[in-house]
Amino acid sequence: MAGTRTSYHHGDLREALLSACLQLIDTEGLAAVSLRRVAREAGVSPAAPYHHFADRAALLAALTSRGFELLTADLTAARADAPDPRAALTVMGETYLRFAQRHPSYFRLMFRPELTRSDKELPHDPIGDQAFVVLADVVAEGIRAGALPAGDAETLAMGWWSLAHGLASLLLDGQLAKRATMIGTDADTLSHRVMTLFAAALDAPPA
Amino acid sequence: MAGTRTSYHHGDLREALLSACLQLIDTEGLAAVSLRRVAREAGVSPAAPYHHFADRAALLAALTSRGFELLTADLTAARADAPDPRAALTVMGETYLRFAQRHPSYFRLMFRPELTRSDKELPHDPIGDQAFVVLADVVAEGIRAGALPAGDAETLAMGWWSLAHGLASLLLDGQLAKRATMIGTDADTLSHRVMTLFAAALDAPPA
DNA sequence: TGTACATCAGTGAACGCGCGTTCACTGATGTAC
DNA sequence: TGTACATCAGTGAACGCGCGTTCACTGATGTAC
Repeated sequence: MAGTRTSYHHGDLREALLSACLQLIDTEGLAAVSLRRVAREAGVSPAAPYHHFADRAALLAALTSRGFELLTADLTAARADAPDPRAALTVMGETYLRFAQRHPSYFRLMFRPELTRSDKELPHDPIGDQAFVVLADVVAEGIRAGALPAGDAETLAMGWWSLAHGLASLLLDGQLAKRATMIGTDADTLSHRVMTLFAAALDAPPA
Repeated sequence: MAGTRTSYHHGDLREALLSACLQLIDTEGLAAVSLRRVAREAGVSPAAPYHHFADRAALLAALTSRGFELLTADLTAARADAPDPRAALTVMGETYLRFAQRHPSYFRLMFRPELTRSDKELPHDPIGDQAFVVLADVVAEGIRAGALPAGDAETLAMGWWSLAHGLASLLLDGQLAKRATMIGTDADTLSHRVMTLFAAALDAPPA
């Protein structure tokens, strides 16, 4: 990143800053993210970012929003590809995990609201809700079709989200890999097994 | 905390530092934790902590270990109180959530290994495993007793951990309360419903 | 097409700050005799 | 019981550092006529 620019104006510094920030989180962790450092990575002076972001928190907030957009898009696509609501549940779970795995920097950011809060920004936008809505719709549809146990759709949706979120969190913390290694398999296989097992249990609800 | 000491020697500075650190996480978040700040809260000079901890990471590592011990103790007690493995699963889930709720500082710390790593410390101790072992034992017992679906006990245990961990994480992020409010209930009720629903599903496994 | 000017998006130096850690030190405590 | 001494657990000043943010500035770009 640094040093590749020749002209005085950058061209698309805002974008460059966002991507430098993401890469920094990936390689050195959230703790390494400072506005100065991000600017340095983007090959720009420490004051330059202030033409694009009110402050440090605003940059992180922008990334958070984008992360939720990406996740929502992934989930929507996964849902569209699944033949029925039952299958959609599993596929969306795998999608959630894949998102965490491919974009750990986004994932870590998205669920740490304290990093994103700024005195200069409005309270948080509701963009994160859209991802949940996709899931809740599938569940409601599945219940209507009789493919999922009747009852509170919100509860089932929240549970499925929690399961996927727990797996994703433990995956990023290395706990999933640790467990998997102990039983002679890998994290991907183990998480797949977990979701299959739980989905099967939900498929055959008690009377 | 600050200014209450009269004698030159503190008495139990190590303990005081640990508890000041916990309180600081609770009130101002992990980002506010610095060795200097913790020392200040404990009413002691910036260099004093170095007689008790090799560095900042060592202090956090000590808290992490203690957190896992507390959690393991809670889970063990919950298990002992439950009449059978089936009930134990639910109760242990609730215990996990309650732990996150009562000790958010511990919880946040325990699952952020990067904060704990130090150049001056040995690689991480396996104390975190004990909590999982308690859970895995219950699951294995349940399967043996026919109260849980036969199959891979590790998979079921990992799934149940993920569910509880996801709920706990989303609880601390405020997402659980947000969802609960939208459907006119509260986070506690919603999480209870989720665990009951999933436990019921697992109780009546498909043939 | 050329020119004057406004605006945009950078620079680089500077501010005050809190940080982790080290150091030489000293007051308090415990122990051997 | 008293004393000499070693050890322990603090102090406080100092180091070098990177941080967020502000400021006056300037080079580049776009627009009106």
